[in-house]
Amino acid sequence: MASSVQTSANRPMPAYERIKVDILHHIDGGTWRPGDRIPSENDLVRQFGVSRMTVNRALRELTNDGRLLRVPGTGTFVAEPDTDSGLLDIRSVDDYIAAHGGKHRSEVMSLEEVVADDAVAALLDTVAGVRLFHIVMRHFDDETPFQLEDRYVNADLVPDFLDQDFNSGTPSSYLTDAVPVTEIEHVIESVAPDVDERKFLKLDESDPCLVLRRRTWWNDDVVTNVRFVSPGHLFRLSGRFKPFSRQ
Amino acid sequence: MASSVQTSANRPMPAYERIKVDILHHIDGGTWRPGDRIPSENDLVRQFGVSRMTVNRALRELTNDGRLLRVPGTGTFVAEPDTDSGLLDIRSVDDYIAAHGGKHRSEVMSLEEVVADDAVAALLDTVAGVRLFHIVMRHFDDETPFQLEDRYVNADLVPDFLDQDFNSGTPSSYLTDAVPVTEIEHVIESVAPDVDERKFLKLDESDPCLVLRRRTWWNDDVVTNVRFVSPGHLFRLSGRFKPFSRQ
DNA sequence: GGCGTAAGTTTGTATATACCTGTATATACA
DNA sequence: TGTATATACAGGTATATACAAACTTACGCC
Repeated sequence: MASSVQTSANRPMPAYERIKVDILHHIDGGTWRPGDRIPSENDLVRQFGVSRMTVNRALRELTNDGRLLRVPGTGTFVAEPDTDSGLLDIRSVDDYIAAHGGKHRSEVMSLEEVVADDAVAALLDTVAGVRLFHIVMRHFDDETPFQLEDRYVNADLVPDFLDQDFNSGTPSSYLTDAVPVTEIEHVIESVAPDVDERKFLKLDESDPCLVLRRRTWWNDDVVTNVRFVSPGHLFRLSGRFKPFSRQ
Repeated sequence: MASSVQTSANRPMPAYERIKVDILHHIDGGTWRPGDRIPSENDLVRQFGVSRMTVNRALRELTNDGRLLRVPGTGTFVAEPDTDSGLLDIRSVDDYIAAHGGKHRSEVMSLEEVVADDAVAALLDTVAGVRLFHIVMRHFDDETPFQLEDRYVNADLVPDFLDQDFNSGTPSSYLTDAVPVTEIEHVIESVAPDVDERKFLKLDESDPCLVLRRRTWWNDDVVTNVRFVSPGHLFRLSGRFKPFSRQ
């Protein structure tokens, strides 16, 4: 269906659209990696049998979308994935702590392969019985407990997850590099910590926590579901953006 | 400087860019309001003395940015401001409550003109002594206190603010229509409610609250600074989006 | 008046062409 | 060996042209 020339409305897909989806398939499929140089406009003109202006439009629009990087005189390259999407500045914990002048350290509390029960399967939009990886860890700012991370990972999509050393790099940054992401969901809540959370974060019952749950998809499959719990007095989310003209 | 033909890099501004900024000046300056029909491609061809493809590119890019709406055979129109920017679904309280099947009601607790002291002036990025409007109100879901709203408004930019009936429509929706917005800032926190907040929201000391602070700008001036406080068990923020291809 | 058709307008797409600037590379020269 | 020059190639912009599709309007006919 991807290579179809018909849109869903059963109208012929414009040539520049065909070229765009073809290029995106190369990028999302992994045959063209970030930093790779892709064929020149004239190459694509010959390959697709269209005029250069049509190829130019496809490449220009993908560049505006942040998928490609063009350098006059040199070529067109696959852009690095865009980490912060601008509206809310949700970064990796270590970046957050570093940006506030702290020193990040992490501690893996458990890391294992599990079989999904109904509750966990629901989080991952899948069915019970699926193989998953489960990690629970703590992030510290210096010696202060800063964030609890409870994460499930789709074992089929990220088979090497168990082999990583998450005391140095965070799961977030590993997953960012290891799996392409097509969709992201965030849920932000304010909750009172439960008994375990109070213990691990050294909190009182009346200390509120900010909870950020994130799910990421690769096409129709959930890659990971993670729940971050941070003391409310240490962590907050902020973002500043222009409602139009995303640049 | 706006009508200059030179970019900051001292290179001539492309014709299609010149047309884009000209159109944006009309929109942001208010001479073309949302819903208005703007001149056709051929009108702009005559007006700017360029080819139709150049005008077409300018209009197409503004359409992709969400600033214009084009209807084949009919014309090009100024798009309505985009309320939800996609990454986090931050809507008006009444919409939120309605979306969750509740019934919104609000109660203005105070509404007055004030003169900014240093603390308030800092919130609005201005100086002490400036005239502001200050509203404090409660939003209910049926009879349950749902959100406290504490808002300052730039009196020069929104002179009619005091005359509105905020027991029917919310300040958010009034401001959305009354003032164009060029920039938005959000800060999200989890806090324990203070004495007043506990009283007005009918909470215990250990009930966490989600606080959303929003500031909006019109060019270099802060239009409004608002702090929303909601019980954590009633209110949460969520959003789902595609990291690339904003469509 | 009501209806259908034709003409005109408006946007959408595609092409061929032209000229510009910037980059890389091969070549000639000192 | 290092430097200058010529050349080819890359993308960036602009134009004139063409046809298609969606819509509006005017007009003629019944």
